Amino acid sequence: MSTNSTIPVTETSGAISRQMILETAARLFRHEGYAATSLRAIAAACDMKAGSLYYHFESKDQIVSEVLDIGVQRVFDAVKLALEELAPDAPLGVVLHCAIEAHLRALLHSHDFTSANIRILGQVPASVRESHRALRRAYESHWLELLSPLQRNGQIRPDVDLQRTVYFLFGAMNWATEWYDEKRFDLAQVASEMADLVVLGLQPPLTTRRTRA
Amino acid sequence: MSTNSTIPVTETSGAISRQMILETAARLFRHEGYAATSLRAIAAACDMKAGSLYYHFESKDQIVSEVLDIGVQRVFDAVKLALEELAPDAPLGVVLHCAIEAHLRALLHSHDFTSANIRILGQVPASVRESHRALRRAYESHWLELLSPLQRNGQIRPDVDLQRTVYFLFGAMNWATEWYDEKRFDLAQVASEMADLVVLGLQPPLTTRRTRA
DNA sequence: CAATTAACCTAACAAATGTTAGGTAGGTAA
DNA sequence: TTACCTACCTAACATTTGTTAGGTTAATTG
Repeated sequence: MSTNSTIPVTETSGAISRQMILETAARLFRHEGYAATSLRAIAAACDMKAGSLYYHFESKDQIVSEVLDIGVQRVFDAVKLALEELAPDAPLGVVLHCAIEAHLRALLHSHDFTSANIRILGQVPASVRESHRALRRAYESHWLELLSPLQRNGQIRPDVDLQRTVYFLFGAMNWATEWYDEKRFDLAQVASEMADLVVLGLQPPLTTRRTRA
Repeated sequence: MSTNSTIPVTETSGAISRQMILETAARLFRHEGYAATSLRAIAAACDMKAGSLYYHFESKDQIVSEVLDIGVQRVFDAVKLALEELAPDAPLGVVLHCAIEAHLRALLHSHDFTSANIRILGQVPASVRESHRALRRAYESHWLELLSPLQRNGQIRPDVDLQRTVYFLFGAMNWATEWYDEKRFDLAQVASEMADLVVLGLQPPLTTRRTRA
């Protein structure tokens, strides 16, 4: 075991390398996809050779597995943090806008782990996907527990199925990786629009609608 | 060239094989992903050998390219067909419900091409993706042209950005490939809920809302 | 009949892949 | 010094991959 007489003030070089490998892998997975990213490519981007990766990881599966988990965890943490700064009785619109913006920001800005997660989720082996599901479920539950009191509160129509609503929201948010462009859009505004759509709907307020022609 | 003295009453055996290859490829792409589906696997599922595929196609890229196009085209046709049966002055809720259900049905039920499209879109080579973008753009435009008159009509709030709204909708619908299960859900009901969410929003109608605590 | 063609198969190619066994430079500890 | 351990490298392995060149069979055509 490690000697405990001296305190390691800095992280060991091994831990730094390990972290660099994960970050590099996430970046390549994000831009090239899972299968198109070889261990040799990851190693080369770290100024290493392919075989050396096996000093830090057991397999490619383990690398991609950790990358996936980190990706969800970052979004999870970002959303939790953003919601903590809210008043406990904040209204529906504010809560949703806050959560949506936090999710989108973590997903789209400067984090390869989060983008890679969405990108390669459908490409990884089934076993990896399986072991990753628990964390996704937990994140999903967090959103459910976020909306549930608001429905009991009367701020959400009682006939709305929250489970399905969360699925819809995840889809709308995660799909942004397909079209969002930092230069063309403003993230805060996109988040606002999405929250408005979900809270208010498309139809104009307080109008009598014709039910038929 | 072909002899034009006799009329081929039945499709040539080659065209049938070609179609079978495409359908088999779509099914495998859908369930295994793009890179994990080898030409040998496609050929074997057609009772053929890998080399024989090159009698019908130039490359794997061409196969996946056709599969992608067919996928979008099927959804496109299904939505167009469903909308044609609607009254020209149908209200927003009806129009959206109709289009959403058609899209979801084509996407989720019994069509490997459509599911495969969403599944492998992020996995194919950039060149294939590029040549596939035109068709996706056309489908996207069709939705825009569907909603645009409804906004001029006053049935959609004037401050809503339709381009973004279509992106949100596509995300919510296409993400269903990740969670929808024929045995657990009813497609018509899912479509209803999604349309209601987008049209009505989450908040209850005609209530005075507190803006702060 | 002979000739041709469509629709496959066989067998191999070069390249790339994840993975492993064994070696090695440099620092650390006794 | 010697011994040891961390963090790599080298070199190969067995597979798998997309792809191609050339052969084969059966049907069709003149």
